[in-house]
Amino acid sequence: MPELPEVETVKRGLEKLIIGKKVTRVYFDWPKSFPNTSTDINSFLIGSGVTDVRRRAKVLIIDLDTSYSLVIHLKMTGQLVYVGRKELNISERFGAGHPSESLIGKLPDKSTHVIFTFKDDSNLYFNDQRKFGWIRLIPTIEIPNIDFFKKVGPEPLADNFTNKDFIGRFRRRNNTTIKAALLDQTVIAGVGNIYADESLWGAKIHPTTKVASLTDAKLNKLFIQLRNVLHLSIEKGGSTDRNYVNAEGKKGSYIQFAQVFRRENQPCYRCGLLIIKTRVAGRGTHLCPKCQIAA
DNA sequence: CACTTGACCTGTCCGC
DNA sequence: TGCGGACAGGTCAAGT
Repeated sequence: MPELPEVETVKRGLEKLIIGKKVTRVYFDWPKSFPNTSTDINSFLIGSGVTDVRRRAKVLIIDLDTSYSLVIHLKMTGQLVYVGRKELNISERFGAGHPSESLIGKLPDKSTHVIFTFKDDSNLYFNDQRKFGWIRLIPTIEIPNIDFFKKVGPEPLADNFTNKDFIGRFRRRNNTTIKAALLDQTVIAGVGNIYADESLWGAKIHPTTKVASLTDAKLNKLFIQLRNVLHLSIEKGGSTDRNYVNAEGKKGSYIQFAQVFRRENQPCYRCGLLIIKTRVAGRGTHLCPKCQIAA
């Protein structure tokens, strides 16, 4: 579920909430959610302090003071929600579900598969309905050697990432469709289905267009639109279609600003024609059939 | 090789 | 209300 803006939002929340906390207990009930359990994870993690929270592509990294890091992928339905002791007291006094948009007071629930408890009795919950997500404990120095990190493309929002870099990376995928190339994490990092559709609408490019048939000027337009969409979504706290919540259990509001995503049968904001939903690169794909001309 | 499809899971929604 | 099937924001492995 979460793409770059959602993971970035979680990262920004967590760095305010858990840096400096010491782990006192670890719970997990689904080995695939916490796959490297051959060593005694519990005893190894107990006493570790959180020193930093980082993001690369759609992956979160929680650095510990033991030279190890927790590497976390939320995949489709993963959530990382922190509940402080004070908030827990509030929910105990006022009942579960307070405040109403928050998961505080409702956790753990049946989708909770890992819980980190800190010294102050606060908890970090890893919830994952579909169980595609995972957490791994690995030496911090080994992170760049993970296959995914060796292959993943550059961060599209990095200051030193230019339109020339962007165009050059897409030219390596000239034979495929622009939507498949956007979703390919080895081309650029962090783009998923929502922001692929949104940026293609912004650049007036049909998702099935072959990369080779796009001019540099058109790719440049896509570069600008993609960065705009990602920035706007981060500002709005990401997109909550169904599952996504931030580190405080709250939803993101980008979906209200979406131009095409989940807007099938509603009028295009540019031309008024109805947005349609099709299938491209194996994914549900939203587009305006008039603005986004097939090449 | 480059590219596409199925698998990993559970929950929800839609049609009968 | 029940049941089957399609589908859901990601990524790999396996297939063409």
